[in-house]
Amino acid sequence: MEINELIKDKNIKLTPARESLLKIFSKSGRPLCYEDIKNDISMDKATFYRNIAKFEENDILNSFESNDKKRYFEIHQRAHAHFICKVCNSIECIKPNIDLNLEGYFIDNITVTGKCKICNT
Amino acid sequence: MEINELIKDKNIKLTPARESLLKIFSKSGRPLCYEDIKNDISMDKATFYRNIAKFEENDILNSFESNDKKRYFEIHQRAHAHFICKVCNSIECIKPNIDLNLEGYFIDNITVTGKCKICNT
DNA sequence: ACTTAAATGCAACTTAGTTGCATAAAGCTA
DNA sequence: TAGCTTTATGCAACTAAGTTGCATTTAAGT
Repeated sequence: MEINELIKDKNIKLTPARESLLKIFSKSGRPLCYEDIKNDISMDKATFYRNIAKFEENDILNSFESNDKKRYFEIHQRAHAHFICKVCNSIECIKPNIDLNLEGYFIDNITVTGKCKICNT
Repeated sequence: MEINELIKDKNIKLTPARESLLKIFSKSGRPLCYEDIKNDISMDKATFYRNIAKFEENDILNSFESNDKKRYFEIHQRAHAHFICKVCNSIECIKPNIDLNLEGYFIDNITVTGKCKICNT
């Protein structure tokens, strides 16, 4: 995904720090937490979280809490779910057919926890 | 639900502290975190979490991470999902029809985050 | 260039949950 | 019941992801 595409029409300055974050997230096929990318970025932890917050406010990223007490972020895309393994803490994207029966609610994330294929055997 | 029912055949001593926890959880219609019940119990925080861990090992309770960085616990029952509002952090139990298409996986919790009926208006 | 607003780095802080250790309670064997 | 072993508990110190205050830097608008 193009970086410019992501921030166009948004009230966000594209600083070098922010550009590096968007590049990393747009290239990644899976949600990432601070821990995952801290070695690939030069900005401070506080800057990371503040920029992430800005991205979230502008619906560029969305996030969810994993089972390991860490928050994971990914480029906001069409609704899909995540499977989180409680044993190895791996995260997979899944595309479930869901009839949630939740009229009046706004859904932005679905998380399924349990044991992944590998840990379940 | 009967307390004795919950721990029978389990390798768990029913101490007064544990009994008070099981009573609270079995009476509650919703998942609870430490914060929710700390005023209703006399045991130390460490004891709470150690007992909870024991209950989880024995499939008496299960737990999930909410959006507010707190872990919520409830009596282990037949699979159902939770809706967590990212605005007011309320938690509701829901019974979705889900076709997750996850053969080989073991599912123990489904969490849906978003905006609840009230916060979405 | 000058003024104003936004972005960053650093250090200190917050807080849910964990761990070490000493004490207390319960279980087991004789 | 006494003596030994295991398990449970309380207290205090610790852990770690994420947040906040503040001073400094960078960028934007006129």
